[in-house]
Amino acid sequence: MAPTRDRILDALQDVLLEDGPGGATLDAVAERAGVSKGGLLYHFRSKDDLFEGLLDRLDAGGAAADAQCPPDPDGAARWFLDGSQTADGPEERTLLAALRLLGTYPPASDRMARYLDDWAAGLRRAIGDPVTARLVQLVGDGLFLHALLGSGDTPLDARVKDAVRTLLDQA
Amino acid sequence: MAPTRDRILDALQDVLLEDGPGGATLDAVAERAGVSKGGLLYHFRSKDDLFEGLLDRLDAGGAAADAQCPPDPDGAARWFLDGSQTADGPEERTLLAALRLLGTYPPASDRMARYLDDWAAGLRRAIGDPVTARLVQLVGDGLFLHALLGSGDTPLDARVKDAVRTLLDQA
DNA sequence: CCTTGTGCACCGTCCGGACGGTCGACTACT
DNA sequence: AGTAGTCGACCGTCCGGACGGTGCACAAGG
Repeated sequence: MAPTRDRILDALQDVLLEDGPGGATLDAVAERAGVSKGGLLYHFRSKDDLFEGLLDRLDAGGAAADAQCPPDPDGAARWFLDGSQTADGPEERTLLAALRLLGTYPPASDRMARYLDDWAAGLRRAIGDPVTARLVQLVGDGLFLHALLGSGDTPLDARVKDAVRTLLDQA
Repeated sequence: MAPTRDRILDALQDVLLEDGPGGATLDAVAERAGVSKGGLLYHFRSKDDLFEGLLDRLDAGGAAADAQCPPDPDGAARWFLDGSQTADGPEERTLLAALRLLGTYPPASDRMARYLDDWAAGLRRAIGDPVTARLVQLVGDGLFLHALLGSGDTPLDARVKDAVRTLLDQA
């Protein structure tokens, strides 16, 4: 079995994704993690401390993502654009959960902004022109926003991604 | 004095923006609006009903925004891209407040997605090629996401906007 | 002209329940 | 024996919502 601390963070993510920040009570998280409330509060001294733990996990994911970015422009763009929409895998799950903290836990905004910037670091490295790199990032972030609101991948978006990548050849 | 119902919705926005969804209690909203809790519940039968009222106000703003979109491609793009970042004015205030409902009040996701789509309707009308129109929309939504997280307008983003608009001439 | 009635807008209090957090006791490993 | 980890009962607080009541506007009837 995974360490208790990780199980609690997993449980927090689950609850955040299913019930939103309102449902993320200490009781709910503890029950989900198979731990009593006292046990939870042993690992995280307060609710804010628990949120901080989730944001720390996010930072780790951002750094790991950056390391995976292909070094060539086209590969980097493809990697970034596709990654902006997927909601599968443990890291994306952490991200989506952290998003739910935005209005609730004030420090979340800054941490999220830094996370988006970490993701785009590889893009800036692979693409010479900073304006083009930023454009690719913004398109990706736009896709991400739509994915956030629940709209899945559309055929039109696939064509947009192709269009963006042909743009890279001209730059 | 503005109608009580509107004053209550204004108060809800204020509280949502200042304290997040957690602070948006019936008591807090009522006090802010200069109304007793009973008075508030006379106009909105439940907390969910109150949230619904805010989302309705958002829809009205979306329809109004669409009507203001210039008919020519360059004007439309400029209008959309600049509008994605501003956080001033009563309509943007409503939008930012509604965003705070995302994880808290489940129906908010769908309503927000529809709102984004309403905004882009004018873009699709003004720009012939649907792929290009969608690209402009995604860049705008990306800018919007960053504005949401608190990062202001950067010089780099201004150059990206110029680049997007020169793209329109080629299409 | 006045009074009786009707309904809308609003008020203030109360209550059941849930929430965050504390505490002392228990267990298992070292 | 000591310590890290876990438990579950408990406390004070706050929230959403229900409820009974108040006052005003306005219209009908005498």
